[in-house]
Amino acid sequence: MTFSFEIEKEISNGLARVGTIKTAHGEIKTPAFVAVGTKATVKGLTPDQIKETGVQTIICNTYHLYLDPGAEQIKKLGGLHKMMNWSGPLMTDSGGFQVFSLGAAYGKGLSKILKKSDELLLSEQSDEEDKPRIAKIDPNGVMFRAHDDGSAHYFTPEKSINIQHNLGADIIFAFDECTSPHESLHYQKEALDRTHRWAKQSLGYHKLKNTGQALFGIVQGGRNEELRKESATFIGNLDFEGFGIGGSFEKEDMTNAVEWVNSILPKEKPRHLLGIGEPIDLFGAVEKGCDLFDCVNPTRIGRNGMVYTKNGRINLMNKEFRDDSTPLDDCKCYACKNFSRAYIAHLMHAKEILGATLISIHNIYFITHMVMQMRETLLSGDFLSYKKDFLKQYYH
RNA sequence: GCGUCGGUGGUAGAGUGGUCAAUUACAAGAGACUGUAAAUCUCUCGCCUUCGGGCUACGUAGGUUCGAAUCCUACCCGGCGCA
Repeated sequence: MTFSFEIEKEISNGLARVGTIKTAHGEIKTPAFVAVGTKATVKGLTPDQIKETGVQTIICNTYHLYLDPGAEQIKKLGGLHKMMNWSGPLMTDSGGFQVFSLGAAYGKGLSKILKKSDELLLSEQSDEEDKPRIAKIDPNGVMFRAHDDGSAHYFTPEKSINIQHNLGADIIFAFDECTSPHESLHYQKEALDRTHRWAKQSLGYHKLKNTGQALFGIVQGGRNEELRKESATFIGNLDFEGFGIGGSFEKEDMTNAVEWVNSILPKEKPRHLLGIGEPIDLFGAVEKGCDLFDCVNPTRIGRNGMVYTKNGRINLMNKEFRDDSTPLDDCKCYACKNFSRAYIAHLMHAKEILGATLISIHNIYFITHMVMQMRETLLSGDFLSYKKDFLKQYYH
């Protein structure tokens, strides 16, 4: 087995830790931010550009790559690493998130993050249930109708793992159901049992094949403390190489949810908080013992003109930046070193793709280095003051 | 000069007697985005407003009509054709 996780330092009065994951394609110094490369590309960036941001590893998506160009095709092309020319560690997500995004969330503008202020709306809207889902769940798997051509596809845990074997990432995930924060407790329980059963199936099938990849199980349980703990206990007892923490959260309560889970999960294995990436969430999650994170935000909001800065996000599309000759922020990324806000704002208004690329480079650099700095300060003992200073300036 | 077609909000371009402050697109202004259905989506976009409405507007000036961006007349401007 080429996979290992070594903890370099644990914070004695908390859950946080610093470590190193070793894979056949190199190391990941944790805590680390993982760039999202859904369709075998971090949108807008070449592998060299990605590397230059400090990113150590990329997570691709099983559902999307299965649809196009197909897992067999990728295998034929030498696997994900070779095809996309990424020599570092790679991960693949199982398609479990698409159960949510193409299922309960489809066409509803739903986020897996629920803010307290949204909960009032929830009761009013709850009856406009069941519109056009294009992912349908049954006890054995999920039927997806492809979002592009409408073709029908059926995923089971075994199928997801099989696809991930063909894709060939270093770290792969069990097939799970990411539930909507709007589901009832009754439904959350039912979904959790399903995810647990699927976790065992994923693991069983994976063990048979001996591919050398590391399989991570995924903890679910939504916003409910009992379910989160139950899930951490169940998944934590299975023989996974590491864990994902998935599902929906209450924004204001996310750090607690992470703490419930990480207090139970075996600490000698790495924990990946799936799909989380805002600064305040990352500080909380690192503090409560998460090692890995991924999030579409640096690239998605970047393509839409939103820029992370030490003083908070700015919308570069706004008028005020059209003649701002300062850099996006004061970091050492390629965009900040070479271009002004005004120029990049011009590119964005002109719909020139370089604008999206430059902001994506900056945003990934920003988040990646913020997490790196968390690692440094965990080692030096300055984490809490770094957290305090950073958040104070960011959310000023 | 004659004939002809046309002049609509930042732009393009609908509308051809009431339901028109005027479809739509773009531009503009703002907001959203957390395991990517996303270079996407939402809102605003004449002026004023106690958000009920009020006022000024479809080249200009008159006119017909209960009512005109829409019909008539003159003028101004532009395209095209003929001299």
